[in-house]
Amino acid sequence: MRWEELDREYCSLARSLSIVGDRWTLLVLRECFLRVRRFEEFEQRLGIARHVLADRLKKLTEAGVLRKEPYQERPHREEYRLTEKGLELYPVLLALLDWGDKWLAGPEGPPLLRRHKNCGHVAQAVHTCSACGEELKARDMTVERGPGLPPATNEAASG
Amino acid sequence: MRWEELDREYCSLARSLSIVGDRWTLLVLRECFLRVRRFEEFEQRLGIARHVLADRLKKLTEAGVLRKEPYQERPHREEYRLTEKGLELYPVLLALLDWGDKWLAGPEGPPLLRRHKNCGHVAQAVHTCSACGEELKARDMTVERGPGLPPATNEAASG
DNA sequence: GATAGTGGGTTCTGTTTTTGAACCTATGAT
DNA sequence: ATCATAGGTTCAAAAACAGAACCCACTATC
Repeated sequence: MRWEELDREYCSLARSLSIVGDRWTLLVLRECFLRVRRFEEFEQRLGIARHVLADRLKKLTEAGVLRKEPYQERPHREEYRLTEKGLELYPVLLALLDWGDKWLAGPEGPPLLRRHKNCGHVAQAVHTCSACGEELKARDMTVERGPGLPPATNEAASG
Repeated sequence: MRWEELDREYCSLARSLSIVGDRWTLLVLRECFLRVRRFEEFEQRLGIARHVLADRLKKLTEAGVLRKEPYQERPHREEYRLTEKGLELYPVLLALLDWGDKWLAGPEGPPLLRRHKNCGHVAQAVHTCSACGEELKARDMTVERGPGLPPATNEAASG
């Protein structure tokens, strides 16, 4: 399978990864969530090749995850901002951050902490069931055919 | 910045991505969560180059996300299984699955559904604050220095 | 009005990664 | 003796990436 065919799979994971699953995109999005919006600032903070950055920003914009917003005329300048679709990727980053904090930090602890403004506490994400509120564990889930799976297709995928 | 330097960054996102952030790893892990355990089966289901598959399984094993378990002698054979560390990546997949279901499915709906055995309902994950229980939104979070950040370091990262 | 600076790119060259196919090894089955 | 199976390794060609140089529209300065 080639990477460009991924978005045609009947699997939401494969489709999501066709947008955010390459080597740089989630780091670009990390900067977006930290309110970085301009080409030069992305480049300086990430140390990414300009050419790759231009490509990622273009693809994220085409995918509707970012939008370009003009912030001045003469000369015309635009900045990149998260759309609603982009903001909703936050749980993905949060899950990766919490996992890294727990499993990849040294004995001193995690390099950065996230504080929930609303309650004032340092917080991790708890992933609960939208129906019953219990914490979701991999081995408590089953997968079944959904409405978007054509009748003849094998169930290939999903966690 | 080169990819091999990623794991040395003072950012749990960068560190997590140094393990799961390349083109195939999360799809390999999808199969693991679906209880795929053998080389041939990974290859057939994913359509991945054998060579790349061998590399990813090796790296995931070295990272402690999978472990090799013998399942027969003469000839000696081993299968790959998720460790505790690997099982705890489930929220990452779940977040990507839910996002793909919501934003990338056609008008018919998502290709597959996940049912929570414990309550019997089709479910999405809700990401709540471990301290107050409220849903976590990107714009309600602040980032601050943690114990694992050396004193002289700039705060570079995290969502 | 020539020169330099800034933001946001594109082009070029060389190195790394990925793909797809072929090959290898130990064992067991016909 | 030959074939099949699980789990790989080796090779050539294609794609992606890194790093540096270049480009363009405009503004600010001498």
